[in-house]
Amino acid sequence: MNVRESGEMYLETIYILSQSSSAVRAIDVGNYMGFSKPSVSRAIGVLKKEGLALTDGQGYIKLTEAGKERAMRIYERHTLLSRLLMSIGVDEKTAAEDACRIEHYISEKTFTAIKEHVKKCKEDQK
Amino acid sequence: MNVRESGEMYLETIYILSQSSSAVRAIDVGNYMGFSKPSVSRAIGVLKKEGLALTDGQGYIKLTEAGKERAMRIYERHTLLSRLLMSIGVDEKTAAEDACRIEHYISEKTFTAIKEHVKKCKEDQK
DNA sequence: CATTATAGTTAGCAAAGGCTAACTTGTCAA
DNA sequence: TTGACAAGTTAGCCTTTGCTAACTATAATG
Repeated sequence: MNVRESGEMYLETIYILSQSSSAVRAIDVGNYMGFSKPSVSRAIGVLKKEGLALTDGQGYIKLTEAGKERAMRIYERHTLLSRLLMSIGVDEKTAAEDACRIEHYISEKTFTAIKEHVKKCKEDQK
Repeated sequence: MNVRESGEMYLETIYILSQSSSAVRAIDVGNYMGFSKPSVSRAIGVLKKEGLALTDGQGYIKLTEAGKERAMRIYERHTLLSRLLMSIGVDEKTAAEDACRIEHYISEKTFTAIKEHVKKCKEDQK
């Protein structure tokens, strides 16, 4: 799997932008991430080579099934890490920022544990 | 500050090895981290240039005050992250592995929150 | 004293992932 | 129709950080 932190961030961004917009272009990804057009262009190329993304003739970017899975996986980590951090008192903005950096590095086991923990926290709130 | 994840890992390793051994050599660092001699040699060179480490004539490596501070900072993050993960049910080995990757990326705010949380956990156990 | 092993350094390669400069291409307005 | 802007691509640079190969220097051994 040749996609690591950087590639995962691109996947996640495409996924997030797809939620609010029907058509995602490279330029949107670049603007969102604060990266230059060539950086995005190459990154998308890698995602395509890895079978994680596609572009139609009009330059609109779509995730493949594999790409979407991977993106959702990261995004779920992001969400849960944010909640975990907030549950111990970190403010929302900081939690999101830190989650964004950490999300690429947690193991499946830790992820599962966090999921359980967050679920429990929610139940306690009821 | 030109020292990032990689440099921090070297600092932390030197710090850890210093705890159990009076004299730390590049080769020890390499063996511990599983890296080649040239990689260590260059990394130590960078740490020296950054004023974080020194070598005496005999090739023994010492951290400067700044280096020690930075190393302890990382090490503390490592310890606390491990504890946080264990407190939500992650096994010790996985917690240590994940902490090792995450420790470079958490903000001061999150660190403080984790510190508070872990302290509270300890008190609850009494 | 010569050989060998150990430690460190130097040179240079490779991959990842950012960048700028400059080109292409397509659309739209004067 | 042409000129300009916006989007994408290509070429190529830079840094980080791993690596191997090969050198040096020192220490231990026969």
